[in-house]
Amino acid sequence: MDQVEIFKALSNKSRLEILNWLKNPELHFQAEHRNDAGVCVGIIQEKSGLTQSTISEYLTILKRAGLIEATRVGQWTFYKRNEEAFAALSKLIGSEI
Amino acid sequence: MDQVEIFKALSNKSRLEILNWLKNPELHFQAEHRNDAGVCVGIIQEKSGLTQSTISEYLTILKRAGLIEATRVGQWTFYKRNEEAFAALSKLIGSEI
DNA sequence: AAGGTATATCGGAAAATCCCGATATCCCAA
DNA sequence: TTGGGATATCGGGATTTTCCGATATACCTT
Repeated sequence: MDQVEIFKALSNKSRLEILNWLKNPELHFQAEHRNDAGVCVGIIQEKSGLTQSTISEYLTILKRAGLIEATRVGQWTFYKRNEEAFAALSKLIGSEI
Repeated sequence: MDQVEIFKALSNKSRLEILNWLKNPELHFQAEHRNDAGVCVGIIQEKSGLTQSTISEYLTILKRAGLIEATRVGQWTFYKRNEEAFAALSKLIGSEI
C-alpha cells in the first residue's frame, strides 16, 4: 500500500468524480452499461467529457493505487471500486498518518 | 474543505513524514524545541535534511490544506497538527468519497 | 539604531502531471 | 480472415510540482 501513490491518485477532480460515480453506479449509469463487475470504460468516458485515452489512463492510475479493480469481459473492461482499500485508507488516516 | 488540495498536500513523502513527526512530537523532538503550540520550523528542517525554504513552503502547503496550524511566538513559528481535520478526512473517505 | 536569528517569499531548473490526438492491441462477428 | 468496436499505450505541449539558492521580512537583543 503505497500511501503517496494513493494520495496522488486522489489528487484530481476528475478521478474523484469517477470514484464517486462508481460508488453508486445505479445512480449514475444505465443498467445496460453496468453489471457485478462494475461499469465499462466507454460509458465513464462519455459521462466525463474527457477523451478515451485520458479516461483509460485515469482508470489505470486508480487501479495501480489499488482503489479500483478491472474485469475484462469480451471487448469491455469493467471497473468497480475496491471498498476494502477505502476502508483501509480511512482507518490509516484515523490512526497511523 | 478542498479535497483535491488536501490530497495534493498528502501526495509527498517528505510532507507525510513531517505529519508523522508532528503526531508524536515527544518521540521525535527534544523538549526545548516543542511546546503546546507544536514544533518550530528550524528543528523540522534540521531533521528533514531539506532546505529551510523548502520546509517553510511545505508547512505552508499543509497549513493551507488545513492539516496543521501555525502559532507565532517571538521569532519562532510553531506548527502542530489539526487532528480534527484528520478525523474529518478519515470520515469522509469512509463514507462520502 | 544595528546586528543576529528565525521564518517567509521569490525566481528558477528539473521532473512530474494533465490531457490530448494518433496508433496499437484485443476481441467479436460476419 | 477481415472489418469494426472497445480499450490500452505512445508521444507530446502545456501546466504544475519539487526543491533549491538568494533575498526579504519579522522579531529580539544590545
